[in-house]
Amino acid sequence: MKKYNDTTYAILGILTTDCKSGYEVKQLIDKSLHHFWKISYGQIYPALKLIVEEGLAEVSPASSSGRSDKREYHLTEKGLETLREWLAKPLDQLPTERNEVLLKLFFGQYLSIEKKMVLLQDYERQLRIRYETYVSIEENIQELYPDEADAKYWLFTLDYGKRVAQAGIDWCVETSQLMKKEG
Amino acid sequence: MKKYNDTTYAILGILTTDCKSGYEVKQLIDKSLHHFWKISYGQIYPALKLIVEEGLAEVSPASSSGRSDKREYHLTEKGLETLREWLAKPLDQLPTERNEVLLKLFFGQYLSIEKKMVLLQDYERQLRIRYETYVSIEENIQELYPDEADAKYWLFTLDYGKRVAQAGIDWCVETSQLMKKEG
DNA sequence: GCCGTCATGTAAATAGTTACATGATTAA
DNA sequence: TTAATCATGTAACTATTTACATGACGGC
Repeated sequence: MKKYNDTTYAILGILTTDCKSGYEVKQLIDKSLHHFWKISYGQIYPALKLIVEEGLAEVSPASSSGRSDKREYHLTEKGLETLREWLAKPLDQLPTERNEVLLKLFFGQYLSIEKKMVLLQDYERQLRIRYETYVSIEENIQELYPDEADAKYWLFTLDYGKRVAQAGIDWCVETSQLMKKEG
Repeated sequence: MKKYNDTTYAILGILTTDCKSGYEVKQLIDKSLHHFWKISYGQIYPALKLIVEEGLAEVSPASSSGRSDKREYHLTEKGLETLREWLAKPLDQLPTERNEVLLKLFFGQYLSIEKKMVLLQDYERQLRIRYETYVSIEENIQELYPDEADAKYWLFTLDYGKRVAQAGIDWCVETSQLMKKEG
């Protein structure tokens, strides 16, 4: 079967939820997947065009109640099958996460101890904000969708995000202490 | 001061070490930065060209002892200053790590429990391999460069990689158990 | 009438990967 | 002499971001 890129599969997946338009796809990704996926309109609209061309979804003008220019995309059988096939395919290799902070620290020799501390403190602060964001999203999901079949999986991904963020925070704290001691 | 992309700064940083040619830059990144940075020759050679055009490095034909076609790049004062400025600049926002496994799990509803388990087990296995790789690199660095000023910072970044990998492994184990229990 | 949000889309620029072409040097 | 590794580079492709253009709808 034909292969598409992960961005296309992500959109295919979102179309299984209540989000049916390009705009709503973007909203959901920004709100609920932002800790491990992001997307721009420059990707979404061309991808939706391809999805229709390939017969993976059909577009219907907005339902009577909505606005006139909204386009709703509904997965076809072929679209759902394509999604399932991709889901079942094991990933071939772990991606490399590009981390600017680690890249800078790698060359830490060329930076004063004070500036290195600022770098780490700043990173820690941002990780803590991220952690709290995940906690909020978690609470929202538990409140808003206590029974939804999807909710369970959304919470699993948030748990991952929290654990990785916490590991980063711990590293910041301990690395700062080590650097302070050693000078 | 003029801005370059992170790939260019990464190369500038590598040129402060013993690695002075495009080939060696690639080697070092593959060997020692692979857990948080990667690069291809298609980026390296054009970037080196730019670096010379901008006066950040000067190229000298290989030293007498080497091969005739090897080009060695040496940072200029301006190059080192440019590197330092970038190092001192705090990152504006955390990047989003794209994670294909989480993306698939997010749509876990459309996948059988068995296939979800395979997905997690496979991810766990790869994270364990990654963890062991980091331990090996760590041992190598401690053996080969016990005194080098850079080594300390290289070990910090490896510690980060290990912690994040371990957090991922723990998540895989616990999420698998939860899924098994709940069906 | 105006502002904020909803909504779709494109063009240009930037970033990164992959595949290829070429040739030198070294060790078995 | 031949295979592996060292070494440089480009072209085409794919992916992603950013900036822009356009307009509908709802509430004040």
